[in-house]
Amino acid sequence: MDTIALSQDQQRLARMLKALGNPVRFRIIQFLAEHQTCITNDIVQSTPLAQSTISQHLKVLRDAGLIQGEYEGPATCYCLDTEGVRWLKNQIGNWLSECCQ
Amino acid sequence: MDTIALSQDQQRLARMLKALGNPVRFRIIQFLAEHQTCITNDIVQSTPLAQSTISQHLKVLRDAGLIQGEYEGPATCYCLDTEGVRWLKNQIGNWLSECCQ
DNA sequence: TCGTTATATCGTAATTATACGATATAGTCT
DNA sequence: AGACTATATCGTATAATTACGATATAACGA
Repeated sequence: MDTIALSQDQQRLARMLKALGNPVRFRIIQFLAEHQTCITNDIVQSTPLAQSTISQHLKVLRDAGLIQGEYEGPATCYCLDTEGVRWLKNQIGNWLSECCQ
Repeated sequence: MDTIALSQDQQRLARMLKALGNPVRFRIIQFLAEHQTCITNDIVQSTPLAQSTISQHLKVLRDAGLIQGEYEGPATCYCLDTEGVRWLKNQIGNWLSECCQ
C-alpha cells in the first residue's frame, strides 16, 4: 500500500481517525465538548493518568487538528477545533455514500 | 481514563476509528467499496504487502465490524459490512452535534 | 487420495505507541 | 530577582502494532 497512496484528504482523515481511536483521547474530546473550554489540568484531574501523559495525548489531538490550545498566562486553554471536527464529520458523512446509504 | 470508562457504543466507535486509522486498512475499505466484493488475493494483488499481512489487516477490519467475509470454496469473499459502516456514519453524524454544527 | 489453490494462523523481528518521573520553560505575583 | 503555578518536553521502560516467512487448514479437481 505504498505504491497506491492515499490522497491528501484521506491522509488527513486517517490521521484524525487514528487520533480518535485511542480511548483516552476519545474521552478528552468528549470532555472538551462538555466543558467547552478548559485548561490542561482540568483534563488531568478527570483522569488517573500523569500530567505528562495527558500533555502527550493533547499534542496528538492538536497535531490531528481536532483541538486548539492557546496560552492563558501560565496555563494552556484548550477547546475543540470546531473547523476540524466539522471537516471530519463532513468527510465521514460523504464517505462511501454510493454503497452505504 | 480507567475510572471514567467509555460506554459500550463509544468503545465500539473507538474500535472502528482505530481500525480505519491505519492507512493500509483505510485503502482496503476503499478498495472494497469500489469493487463491491472480492477475494483476499485481489486485495493482496493491489498492494506490495505480503498475503499474511493483508490477512491480518482483514481480521482487524472484520473484528471491528467494518467488513464481512464468507467462504467461497477455498477462497474467502469479502465485502463491506454495510450495517456496520452505516452505524459508524450515523454515530459520527450525531456526534458532538451540540458544538460542531 | 494426492496435488493445487486460497487463506488463516504462528513465530518472530522491528517499529510505534503509551505511560511514567524528572526536568525545562514561561507567565505571574511579591 | 525569586518563588509559585501550569505545561511541555526529555529520557526511558513496557506494551502494542505492523510486517514478514513458514506452516496449517480447508475446499476442489484429477
